[in-house]
Amino acid sequence: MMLRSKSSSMKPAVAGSWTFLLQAAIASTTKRPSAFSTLASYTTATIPTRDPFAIMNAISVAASPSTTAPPSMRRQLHPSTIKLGVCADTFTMDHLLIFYSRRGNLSCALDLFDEMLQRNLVTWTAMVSGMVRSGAPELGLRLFVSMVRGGFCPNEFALASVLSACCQSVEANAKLGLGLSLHGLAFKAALDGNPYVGSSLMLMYAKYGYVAAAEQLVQMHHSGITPDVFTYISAVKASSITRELKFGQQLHGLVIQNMLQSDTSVMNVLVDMYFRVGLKDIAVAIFGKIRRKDTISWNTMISGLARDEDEKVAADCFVDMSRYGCKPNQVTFSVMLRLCGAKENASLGLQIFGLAYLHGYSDNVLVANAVINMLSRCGLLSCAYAFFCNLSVRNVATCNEMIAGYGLHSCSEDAMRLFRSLVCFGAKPDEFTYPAVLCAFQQAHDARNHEQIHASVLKHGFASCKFVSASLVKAKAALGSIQGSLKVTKDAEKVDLVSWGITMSAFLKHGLNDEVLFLFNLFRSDFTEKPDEFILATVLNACANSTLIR
DNA sequence: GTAGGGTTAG
Repeated sequence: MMLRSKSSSMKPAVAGSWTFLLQAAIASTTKRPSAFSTLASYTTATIPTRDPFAIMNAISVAASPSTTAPPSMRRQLHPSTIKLGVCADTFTMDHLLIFYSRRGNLSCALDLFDEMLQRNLVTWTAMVSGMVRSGAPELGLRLFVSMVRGGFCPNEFALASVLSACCQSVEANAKLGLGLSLHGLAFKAALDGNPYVGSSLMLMYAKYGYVAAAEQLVQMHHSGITPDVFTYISAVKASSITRELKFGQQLHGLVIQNMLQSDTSVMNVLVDMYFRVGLKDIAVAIFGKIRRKDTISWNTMISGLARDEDEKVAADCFVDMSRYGCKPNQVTFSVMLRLCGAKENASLGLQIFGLAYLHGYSDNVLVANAVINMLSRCGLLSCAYAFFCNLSVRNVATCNEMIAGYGLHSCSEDAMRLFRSLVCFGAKPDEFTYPAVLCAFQQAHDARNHEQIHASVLKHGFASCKFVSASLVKAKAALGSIQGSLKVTKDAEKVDLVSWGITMSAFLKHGLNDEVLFLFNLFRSDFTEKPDEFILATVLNACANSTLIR
């Protein structure tokens, strides 16, 4: 299969200098000539003005998501603001802060935040949302707590931002308490019925696995608040997370009734929902009805097809995307590369990698991680490692991919070496690190390394994370240690049907049939619930293996 | 007067 790129000039045009901003300012500030005059004075650098409104306007223009201000100009905004002596003005400083936070410049935003003599509710809210957007939800949550402790009463803006942080935070996800406290705060401030806060609460509960999401939307209907597109998107996403297909279909009906089929984002989330529940044909039909397909529409479609590992159809879709004038982005390349890895199609994978490079994504961490995934799944481990070593940007996920690559090929020593170096260099492992490294020990009976990883899980507070505990149980089963597995489940503080099932099947996988039967008897004496189909099938398999059934 | 919620991606 050959893929050909049709676009010739992929590099973004770099705008000249201040003139670019000037043009943007003229276009967007026709009612505010002060911005124009300030910018004009910047360009000539002769008459510095002290008009904070004009400076604010200039920053606002630069911070606007539609503006791609040149880097030289961006670098000058902060010193210019300080030089003009307006750093004491909270309103202007807020604008500068929003400028940094929207661009994901965390260190500048944090520096400025520290410098500020006075902070208001907007300062704090902009910081919280900036942290979430830049992938630092834990920091956002901590800032929110400091804000409340500092005596600020959160409004709908702050609550919507912090709920988003709550949804994205791995630490917060382990505990529902924080989400409930936020709902309490919203209720106290009479903001739980606010459309923004309501949508965010709905998603938060859905991500915790509470079907109360549906009720929330019904309540919004009853209280006379008209749901907007965001509400629908959150509700469809919530029904997709909680696997409430009926509710999702009702929402689909409401989307048609309320003529929201013209909204691309609403349609995108519907396509995604139908793919996730396995109704591929409906998903494809809805995709066909999207009039203005954006990159997310195509990505949703490609990733839905990739989930079935339908490499040919997904690749066709990838080609169609460019043909219809929609440029692939880092998500598109990540999905395609991972699909090539899953299908062990190194030839197609390398072509996609070449295209990603041409499109300017060679330094993108999401794409780089997917390249490591593709190379290692295709068995090109040494290539993957060479690529990993030469990367200029890395994150924890990059290391996880390389460790997972070693794990997949049972290179336990290499996986362990990388895991140790990750910890030694001060990086914090995350919930994906442990399953990746433990995968290498499915066959290796190395108790000493097991203990080290287990200790790290406990130290970093991942004992209750279900993927981590499941992979630990599997590793304990590889050692044949029943007591070890039971301890892991106990440490996870969630001894449910699922964890019993995982434990029994892990022992079955290693042919430890007597252990499966021992665990089943223990389950019957300790647990009041009836065994589910998965447990029964596991036990029956163990019986069959032990020739207890003839 | 500024800030905010969503969809694709591990």
